[in-house]
Amino acid sequence: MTHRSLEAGIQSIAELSRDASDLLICSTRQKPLAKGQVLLPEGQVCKTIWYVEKGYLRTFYNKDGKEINTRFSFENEFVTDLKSLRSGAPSACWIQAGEATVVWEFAKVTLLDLYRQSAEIESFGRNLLEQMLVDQEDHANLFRIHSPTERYAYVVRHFPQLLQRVSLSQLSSYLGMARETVSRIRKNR
Amino acid sequence: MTHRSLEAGIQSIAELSRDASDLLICSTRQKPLAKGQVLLPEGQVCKTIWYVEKGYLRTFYNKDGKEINTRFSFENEFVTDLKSLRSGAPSACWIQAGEATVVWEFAKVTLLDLYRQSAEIESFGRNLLEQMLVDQEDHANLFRIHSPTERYAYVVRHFPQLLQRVSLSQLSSYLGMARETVSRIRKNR
DNA sequence: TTCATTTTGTGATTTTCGTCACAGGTTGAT
DNA sequence: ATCAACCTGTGACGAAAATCACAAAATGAA
Repeated sequence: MTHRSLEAGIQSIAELSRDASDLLICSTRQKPLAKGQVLLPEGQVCKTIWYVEKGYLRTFYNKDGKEINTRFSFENEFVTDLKSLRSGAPSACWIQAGEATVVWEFAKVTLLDLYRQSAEIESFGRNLLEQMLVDQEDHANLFRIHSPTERYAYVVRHFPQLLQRVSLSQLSSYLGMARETVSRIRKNR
Repeated sequence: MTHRSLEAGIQSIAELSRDASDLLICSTRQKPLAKGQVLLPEGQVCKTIWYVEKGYLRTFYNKDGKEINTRFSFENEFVTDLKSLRSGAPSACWIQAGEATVVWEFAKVTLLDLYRQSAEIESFGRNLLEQMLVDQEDHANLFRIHSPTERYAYVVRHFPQLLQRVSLSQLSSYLGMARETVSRIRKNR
């Protein structure tokens, strides 16, 4: 078990000194997940940020018994339920492994400590949030600006791996349309 | 011209010492805006974060000649185009005063300096981003989880001032539907 | 006040997409 | 290899919302 992937992931967010990088890395634990294993169930308070080393995590909401996927987090991405993490309120979403997956866990309490200890790590936290916010805005704008057909085209162009690794049924709710509609859009290309 | 509103706005994001608060406040300039005045045009690189003291700012995208509003930032809110601010790429959106408005400007370069000078201010930056991200996710989930009628009800319940201060036509694109649809939904309540 | 401009309401029609139903494929476990 | 469970494609149909057209109402400027 090495830290190479994690280290690279951290450095891609902010360039840290060896000391700061070590501090961060020593505060995590690696965790293997079986496909389908739940990291955060709805109703539970989120206390963790996860880094995906291998596999992917799926974030979804339950609306009238139907699952609505809002995020797929692949290798080298960080993910959490920030609303719950920040406020301590019960999570409104689920986070679950979509494949056999390996994650690194960052506990909120530990991170807050590190922020106080190290300006570099606080800066890392800020940079991570900036990137998450930009990603989030991009995905939100998909819905606000683009039609279903354009949304599908956007994924084909910018996130082709989504089509490889996620089933069409799961993709459909991520794109805000019915499974059948994705199937028909896909045909007409 | 006092700093009272700005100070309160800053403290609502993170509790800062008098020194840190003064550092931040001294780095800003107040700017009055006429209704319709543009702060950031599409294509320009965003170099500023704005705090709204009075009035509101409207963020919108131009899609095939039609304006699509993605945000209304009222009193005591911070706003920017983070994607452009962060990357230095030209902005894809416009930011414009929706009423006669007073804002405080934070220049990116100055902020980056302050982050290096003061861990407290870096922490303020991180907290501001956290709040922006939570707000952003909430609005994104509006589209992913709720139908047009539910989206309208959500605004009535959670952001009633939007209905008071923004025209129905402007609201409609914010809610992702046609003007006529908002009008009909409003009637049936 | 008056008049032009903008905003809103409403009906008729069309389009898009969701829902339902079912057949054919694929996958994975035993 | 076999079978069950799941996934995808496709047609028929209906519901929801967009578009178009225009009237009524509100707003703002001179």
